[in-house]
Amino acid sequence: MAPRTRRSQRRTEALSRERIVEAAVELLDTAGEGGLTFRALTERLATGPGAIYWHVANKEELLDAATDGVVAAALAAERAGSAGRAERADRTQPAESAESVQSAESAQSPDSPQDKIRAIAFGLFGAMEDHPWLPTQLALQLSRSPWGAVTPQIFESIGRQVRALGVPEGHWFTATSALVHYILGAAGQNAANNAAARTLAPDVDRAEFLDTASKAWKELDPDDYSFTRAVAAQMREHDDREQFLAGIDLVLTGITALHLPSERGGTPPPAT
Amino acid sequence: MAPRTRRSQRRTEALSRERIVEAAVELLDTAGEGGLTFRALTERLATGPGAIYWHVANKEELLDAATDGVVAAALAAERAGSAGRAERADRTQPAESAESVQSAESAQSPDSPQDKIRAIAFGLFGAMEDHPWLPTQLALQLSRSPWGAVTPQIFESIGRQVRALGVPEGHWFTATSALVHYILGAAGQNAANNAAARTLAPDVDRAEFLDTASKAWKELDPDDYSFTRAVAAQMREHDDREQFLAGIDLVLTGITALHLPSERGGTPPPAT
DNA sequence: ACCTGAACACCGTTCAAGT
DNA sequence: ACCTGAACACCGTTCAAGT
Repeated sequence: MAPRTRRSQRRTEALSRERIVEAAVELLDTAGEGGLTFRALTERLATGPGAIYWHVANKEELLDAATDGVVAAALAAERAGSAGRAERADRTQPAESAESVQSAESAQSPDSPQDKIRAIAFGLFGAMEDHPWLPTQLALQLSRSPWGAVTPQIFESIGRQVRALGVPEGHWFTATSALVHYILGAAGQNAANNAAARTLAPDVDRAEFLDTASKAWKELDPDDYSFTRAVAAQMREHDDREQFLAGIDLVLTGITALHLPSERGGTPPPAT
Repeated sequence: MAPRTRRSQRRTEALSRERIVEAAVELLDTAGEGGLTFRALTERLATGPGAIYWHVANKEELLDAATDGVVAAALAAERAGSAGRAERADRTQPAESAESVQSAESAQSPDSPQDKIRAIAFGLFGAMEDHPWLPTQLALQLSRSPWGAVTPQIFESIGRQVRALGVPEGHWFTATSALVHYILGAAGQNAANNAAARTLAPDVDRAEFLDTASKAWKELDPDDYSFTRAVAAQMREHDDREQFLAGIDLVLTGITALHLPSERGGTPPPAT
């Protein structure tokens, strides 16, 4: 069969930065990071490269815009709260996993700051699952301009909940940074796992992939990798979402300890 | 003056994979990620591209090897312990920062697992400072093969200390993953900051850069960025190393809570 | 103001040929 | 077994020219 030309002669809508970024995201999603070229883009948009350069400075800016857009959408969807869970109904929500490490207090109000932090994290987690190129591009953008468009958005979303948590002001920056770093690191690693699973064995399902990886771990050198070998079974058993949540709860527990100095007198926070 | 040709006619040593990777690291360090091209490499090594391809499959493998090497060196240096602190004497050590969040217990033995975890994290932290391209390449390699050569090394190093910490076996995987994610995320972000500071204003020092960034935060929209504005002062004041350590301690506190369920009976860990 | 498309400089990679 | 270097396919980007 002929190479399927995706609706080439659609010149109805005028070219715009929006349409270009949208096409870029589609291309990244379907063809991977290597699939986004100006030639592929011009074909898909039925124009010449010059037209694209009229709306976008260069490829870097295009990738940044794609990254920004996808992250903003994820944060906005989650900010809408338990109400507008549009076009994400399939996604399993936090779900109060049975295994989850409890952060001291027992009964929390249904939409506690903790829950909201989990929700935000899940939103990003899901976005990275939908767009496997996102973690890499996030990393690239961060190394280009760390306080560019994306980080402040995430930082602010998480920070507000940290504040609501009652963390002493002197620790806001530390606590929020720690959470954001964990979330970006964990979500990125996870998306990477998924991408690898898809690439290495597109036909094989997740469980089988984990099984293979687990077996590989068990065959590592006993001297050099005693711990990794010991933990191979756990890694086969683990569920990505539970694992991710458990990590968040771990950090949340640490943060909570900042203003609940247990019985013995902890160092009083240096109120700025 | 003429463009300085770095010792071009050195054909004494035979070409080898080692020498190629070494040259690649040097090129990355001095010329940045865009500076590593096969043409620059051939010039530096005084050969043709074919010679390089005899020792290395492609550019991806070359970058992976460079990343592996640098990470392995960092881990090895730290594994050597407080004894062999070779060629890193300038580096400030963990230093028991006064501000550091204490993880419950008061007096810890000089080389507790906590200290070792901090040392490993610092080693990676330092490697990313020396090699600004490392975080990006780490992210890229992770998204190519998450359980390739690098991650297991880091995972094993940290995991051993988690085990030594007395964490119940059922939580080894979770605790170690959380730490590794935080470390990679935080160190990466930090290196990104440094790279940005160097790029945007090579002549300006760190303090001035932080000051500028802080002022920019204070001018954000009060509605959209109330938290970020409130925290702008803290971010100007913050010291990278202290900040990084404080985050580690936060996670460590959360992990410690796993097996020190305080007074009230916490959920007993599901011993596998 | 917006778009066209040929042309340019540069890149990773290959391969027939040498030693 | 190891190296040479011309050649190839492809990429991001430019720019004179059109409407």
